Amino acid sequence: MSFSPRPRASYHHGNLREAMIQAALDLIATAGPNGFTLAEVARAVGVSGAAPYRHFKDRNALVAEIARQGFDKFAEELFSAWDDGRPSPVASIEAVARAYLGFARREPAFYAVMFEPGFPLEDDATLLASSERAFGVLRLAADAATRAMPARGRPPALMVALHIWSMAHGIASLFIEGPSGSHRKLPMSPEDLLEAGLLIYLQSVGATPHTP
Amino acid sequence: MSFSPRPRASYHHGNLREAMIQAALDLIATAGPNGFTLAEVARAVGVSGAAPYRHFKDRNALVAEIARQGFDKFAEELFSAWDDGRPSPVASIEAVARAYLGFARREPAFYAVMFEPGFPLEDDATLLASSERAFGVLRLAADAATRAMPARGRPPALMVALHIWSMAHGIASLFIEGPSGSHRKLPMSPEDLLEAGLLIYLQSVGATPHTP
DNA sequence: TGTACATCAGTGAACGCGCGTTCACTGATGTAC
DNA sequence: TGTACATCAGTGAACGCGCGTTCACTGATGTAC
Repeated sequence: MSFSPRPRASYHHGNLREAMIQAALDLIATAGPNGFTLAEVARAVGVSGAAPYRHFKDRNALVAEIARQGFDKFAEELFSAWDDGRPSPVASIEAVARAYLGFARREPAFYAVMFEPGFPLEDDATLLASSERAFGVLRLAADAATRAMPARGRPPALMVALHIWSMAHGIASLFIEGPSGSHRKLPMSPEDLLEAGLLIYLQSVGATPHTP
Repeated sequence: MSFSPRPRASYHHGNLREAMIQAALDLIATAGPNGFTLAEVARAVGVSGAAPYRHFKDRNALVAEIARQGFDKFAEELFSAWDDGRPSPVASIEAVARAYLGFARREPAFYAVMFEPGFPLEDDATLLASSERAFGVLRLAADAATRAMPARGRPPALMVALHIWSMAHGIASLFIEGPSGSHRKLPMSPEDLLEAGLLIYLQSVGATPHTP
């Protein structure tokens, strides 16, 4: 879905910043976070090669902005799926898990930039905050689930959140088609695989789908 | 750890093919699978820019060869850790899991090329076979573990293998430092996180660490 | 409402650069006899 | 053991290319009065 670079009516683009992000996402979706150039983006949007520098310091700044927007969107979708723990902690976790894979499937370009940016994102503070917000939803879900567990042998909620994240991310990056190539064939849907894995895992610590 | 390109004694390099792979791995370790150029590799090895083409059809062929070698090494290490299911299925799975993370830690460049090659590896048959051999070890381990489980509610061995793989890969790619940037901080070691996760998971289906 | 002017968001040409790949070549190596 | 010769594994120069970035510039927009 690249933009046809037909001439703009006006001298000013009007929305170049967002248009560049969109065009970059389109390119990333097929070639990965390192597989696009600023020049391509400019061409796709129908603008000269120098125009991008009005909006982004350099190429990395564009990538970082995409990652930030991606994490924000991601956090929103997870939070909405969480639905405050309704109808039950375990059911909500399953819903969050489905939302996790749904995002990776619907937005492979965002997902790739977020998790394989090609350069360290850690120094960007607002980006880190967005990323933490996404993980925060998993924390919420794990908190609720562990609270419902029998106290004996109950694992720390943080650890449960990390296990959920790891399995979800593992399944997304191994089995959902992304720009990094080489996703594996599966005899079931990634969603079913993750749901089954989480159910087995959560049952072990005493949280059953039927515990309200 | 780049090679100093001091002049060779002989006109012939003698071992250019392997030396290129080594140099490429060094570059990949810091910049990722897309972060190196054939020209850099040639320079690092102290050879002209045209020499690589005696050994590899093009850049992708070099990357594919690295992935193949990586999967072979990976499969060997996993298989050796598996140790034919001794002393117990669960203990062996934990050993395989440690070996999995150990590989990702010791060989981040191999790991990155294997799982984020930047272009699809699927068409290379021998590479696919090497990759299948690595997964085969997880299959073995899951088979043994499920055989030891009570028949009621026993999940398919293939699914168990996929769950183990997913969690291991998720932890490796989220929490072990790799060239793709942005690995997260953890309040415990990745090894401990994975061990705990697998124990919880395996207990649920009736395989305890103490079942021989 | 009209106008002067500051600011903004583009242009297009230019730069230096390094890349992947090819080509005809040549020095080193291995082998047949 | 020596030699002629085929093959192999390099060289180095050249190619066309597209990239990221900069620069002085200019047309469009917004605002103060």
